Amino acid sequence: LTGPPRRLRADARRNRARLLAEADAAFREHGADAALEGIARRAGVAIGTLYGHFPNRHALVGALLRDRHDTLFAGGDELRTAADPGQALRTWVDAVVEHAATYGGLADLFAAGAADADSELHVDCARMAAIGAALLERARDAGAVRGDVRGEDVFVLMNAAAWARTALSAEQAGRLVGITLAGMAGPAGPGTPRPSWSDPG
Amino acid sequence: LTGPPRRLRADARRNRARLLAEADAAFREHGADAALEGIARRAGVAIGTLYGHFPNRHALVGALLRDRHDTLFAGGDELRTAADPGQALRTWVDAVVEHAATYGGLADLFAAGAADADSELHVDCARMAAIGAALLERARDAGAVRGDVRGEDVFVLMNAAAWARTALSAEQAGRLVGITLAGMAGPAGPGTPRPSWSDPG
DNA sequence: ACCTGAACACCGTTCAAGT
DNA sequence: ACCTGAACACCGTTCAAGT
Repeated sequence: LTGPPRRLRADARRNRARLLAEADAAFREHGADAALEGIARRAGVAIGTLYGHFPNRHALVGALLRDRHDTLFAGGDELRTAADPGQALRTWVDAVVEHAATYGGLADLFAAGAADADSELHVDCARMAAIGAALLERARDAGAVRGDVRGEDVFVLMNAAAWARTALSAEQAGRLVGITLAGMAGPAGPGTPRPSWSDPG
Repeated sequence: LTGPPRRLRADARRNRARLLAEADAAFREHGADAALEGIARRAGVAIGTLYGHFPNRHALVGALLRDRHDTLFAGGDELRTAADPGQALRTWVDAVVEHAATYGGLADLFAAGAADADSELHVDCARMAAIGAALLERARDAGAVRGDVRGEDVFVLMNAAAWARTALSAEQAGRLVGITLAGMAGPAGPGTPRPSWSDPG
């Protein structure tokens, strides 16, 4: 459903492979918002050929991540039987953040993909969130996480840390993950009173 | 240094005000990456006039935020003498996140401004970080925060939560802040072993 | 001293015409 | 069945010419 058509003409098959290779290189160098025009040019095809294979950026990124996501999700499923549920959750979040660092700006695409059911990245985002929720539940049952922590909290943390990793630095993102997971384990912090001098909207 | 020139010709003064008003409206509606061309058009001036007043997007955003930042930072300074240092830190982080929600995409501009010393937003980012660091130190002295939490951690949290607020949702960003601040208060969480199936880079 | 708007470079996307 | 590339709309940025 999401992979390449079963049988392609020889030239189409070759063009598709070249486009993916050039897109991967461009996304690694310039982030996931690299110019599609340049990708097509470097792949030696016209821009229309790129659109013929991938109707939009999400589809192109999705095709590139498919294999990586397969192994990522397989690893996530294995973690569901790990000895230490708390550590398993930590390992999962770290792996997703590390994965998201493949291309700069992936956090924005994941956020968009999670919100838009028609996005080619939507199923990937849903799976990412589901694995996080499952590992969270297990950690909660083991007493390694507070009862009021929701599955969405893990998804938000993964995405926010992924954003921080490219926007700020890898080390800082890792510290955010560590501190936040510690917060999921311990007691709740201070409340949220509105300051008189803040004027949103 | 950063404000408008002392005396402007009458028409220039009027154009500047119109540009700021239209930019504010556009940034609120379409985010901080709204098209500058459309802003100039709606302000009734040529695009060159916009560039004459503001050499780039950072300068325009910076001029719009100047007043807000003055009150934001004044409030932050007041918090340094608040009764409950832990609550003061929480109030500060919430205020910054709420402030960053003024325009979508401000987190990216803040991250860029913090990294680039030549950015018109750099001093604002530095001040934001400094206040956070000061409030953190005070909270630490009061025993409300662990000793190994750094000032940068607060800055990363503010920015990451600001990103999550526009990219995902306000409530989810608020929960991230609450959980992470709880993590700064309690003991450290689980460590960070690399999974065998993750392959970054 | 300030404004105008054409000019240039760049990008996303579509689609009629080719092979 | 697939590819081409011109075409259109759009945007950021500069700068010579105006007032």
